[in-house]
Amino acid sequence: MPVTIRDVARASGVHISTVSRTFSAPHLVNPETRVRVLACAEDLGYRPNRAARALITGRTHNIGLIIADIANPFFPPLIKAAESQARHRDYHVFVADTNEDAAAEEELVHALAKQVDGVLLCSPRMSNSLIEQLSREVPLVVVNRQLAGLPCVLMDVGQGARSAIEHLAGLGHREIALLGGPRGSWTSRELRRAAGVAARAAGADLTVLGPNPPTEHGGLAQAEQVRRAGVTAVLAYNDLMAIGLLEGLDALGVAVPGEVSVVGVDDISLSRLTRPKLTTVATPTAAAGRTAVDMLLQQDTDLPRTGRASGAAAVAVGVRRTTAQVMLQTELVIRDSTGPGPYAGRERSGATAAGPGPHRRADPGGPRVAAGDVVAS
Amino acid sequence: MPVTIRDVARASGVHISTVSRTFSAPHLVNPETRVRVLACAEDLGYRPNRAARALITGRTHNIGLIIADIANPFFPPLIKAAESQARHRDYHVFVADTNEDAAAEEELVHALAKQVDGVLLCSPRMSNSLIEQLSREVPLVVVNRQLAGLPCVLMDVGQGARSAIEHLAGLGHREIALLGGPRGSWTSRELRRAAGVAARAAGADLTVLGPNPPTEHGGLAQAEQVRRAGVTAVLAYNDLMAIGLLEGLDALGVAVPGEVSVVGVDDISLSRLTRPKLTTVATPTAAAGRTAVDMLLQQDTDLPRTGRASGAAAVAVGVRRTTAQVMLQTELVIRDSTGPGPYAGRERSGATAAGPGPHRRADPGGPRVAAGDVVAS
DNA sequence: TTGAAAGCGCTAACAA
DNA sequence: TTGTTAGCGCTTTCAA
Repeated sequence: MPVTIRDVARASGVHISTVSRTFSAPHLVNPETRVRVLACAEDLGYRPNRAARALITGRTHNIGLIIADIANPFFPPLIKAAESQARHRDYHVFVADTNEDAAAEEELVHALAKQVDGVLLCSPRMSNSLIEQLSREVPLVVVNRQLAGLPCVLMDVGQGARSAIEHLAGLGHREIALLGGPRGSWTSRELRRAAGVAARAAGADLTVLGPNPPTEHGGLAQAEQVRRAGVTAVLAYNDLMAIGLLEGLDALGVAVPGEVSVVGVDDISLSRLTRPKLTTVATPTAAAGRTAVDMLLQQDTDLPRTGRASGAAAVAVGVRRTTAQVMLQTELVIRDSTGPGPYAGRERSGATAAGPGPHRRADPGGPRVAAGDVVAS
Repeated sequence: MPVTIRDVARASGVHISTVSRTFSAPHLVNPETRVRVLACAEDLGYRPNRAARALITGRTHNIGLIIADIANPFFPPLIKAAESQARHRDYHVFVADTNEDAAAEEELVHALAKQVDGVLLCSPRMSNSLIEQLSREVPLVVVNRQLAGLPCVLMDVGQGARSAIEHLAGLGHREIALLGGPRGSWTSRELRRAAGVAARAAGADLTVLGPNPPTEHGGLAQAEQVRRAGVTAVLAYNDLMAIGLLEGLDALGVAVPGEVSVVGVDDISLSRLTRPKLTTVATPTAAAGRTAVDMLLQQDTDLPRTGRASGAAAVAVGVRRTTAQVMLQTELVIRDSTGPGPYAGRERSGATAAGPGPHRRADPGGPRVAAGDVVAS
């Protein structure tokens, strides 16, 4: 029933190889023949079978997207952008969810390897060494994790943490808590590192609470701890956790930002809808998805694959992989969940709230562009 | 570089067809040979190439998931459940986003047809006739749309609308608005129909506002209209729109539920986080994803495909397709966005707020099971 | 510019 | 129980 290249050949009175050329190397075919073949193909509704094509060319024109948790609102915009970008380049996208499980990640890379030209690993929980090993099986681009020798798309959460801490210190907070993310998260480590440095510079104390699951519940569960820690401000691993904390503090009768200020990370769309609206470090999720796909396909273009006509020669030359690492800017978006702390108005060292840095008073709904900087290649 | 069936055959000293059987018909192979082959395969890290296999068997072991808008929080739980269910059955999932565009839907079905064993069409915007036509190209299961002769997974939003209207009428509301969804949405029509009937039965007036885009902005934009319409209660097409309306009313200084009560549909996780918390008709999104995948794969099992060994005979017999339509229950979850209306406490006809029907006082976080009823086959 | 032929990795008749 | 063979739909040498 499905129409094959042979049907088109028969209908247009040429050999199948001519039909093949019409689609994959049109310039090698007589214009008149070409239009005739194209017309027949159109008529019959012919579409080349990509899988059959892949068998020879070694390119599937598919990519894989491995996601820690599709239901986490951080990811859908990334998935959407990646899928859109891929499709513009005539690639289809497999999406798989790992439930934050490292073993599932590994299995999925294996399972998809033969069906795709590359895989996007988003916020992986695997060890670096395992990721490196898997990258020998199939081209990989990693999002939210830095690995030497592998193409990575990173968001500058370090800068974000710095801005957040400076913002809080500028408001007069000296006792600040950091709600850590899940174990194995690069973002969480980075946040912790940068927040620690910034707190020291601002003369504030930083208490680290965690690790925590990167969910609303993770934040909710820490509300009690936050109160007991006696801090007046909290930077959470992500918005979901910050929102959970908002809930938890509300249940405990702790006023935000009256008694405690809260800052999230990500700027998921939800964060404009809570009461109070959440101050947060916006991460350019969609840009990350687009960029990661571009890097993967770029690599795919550079890197000849196992097709009959490729391989050996290029490998002998010593395939030069593109291993650029891109760091995308983040930006502090100040809303209503942060307010004056106990030291508000007093003199202190360090940057002031109005000082330099990528701050921004929340503007209701305007577009935001994130610039990408190559930090290594 | 990638290891093929031939490498395994060589390593284990058998013919490739024996290796093939070891994987696709193990009972036809001598147990000793089998373990040897399996050991070699394991050693070499062999995985059968599914695309090559599909060329012969006619089954790709892939399915397609076509989604109106991945970033709409209604869909991620559905995607997650569908992907998980598919993977349990050893299927991989292509995900594609159409941006609510009917033409993109059609193109995507064509594009994916050859690479998948079936497609899940989620909340399609295409016409019925086009969907029917496409279903001749590739097996389809449709979610949130009823089509004679096609397997469908529906959520009983009609019942949900009824419950919502009865709830509002029971609270003493007589002037109710319905915020309609996008054009071409089965759910929107169904909601409107059922809400109309229920309102009449309860002696209430129903004003329909719309169509609207199924987004927060769609609701926000209608806030002014809602106020002018002089209604005291609103049922919105979905939670996103309801939340937008909440925002809009807040900006206008209209108290919820003091002056206007608001009910959403879907129970996305966000709806527990707004202030006030949203009363809403919970739809079993994850169950819908799972069920739809099951129906698709069931159909795939019944329906022989274009492999060499299949086709003709079965087609001649007149392939009996599974066209069951499943209707999943919805449930009204009462939270804080609905309250007494101007006629509260007065006598009236119709069901009371405490009357029968699938109501539920919000219980904080307990699991909910949705039962599926076959309404046709 | 086109056709002939080989073969990508695999499965499924058929024979032994 | 295993090997032989043909061929799924397609691309790509090679020759004409």
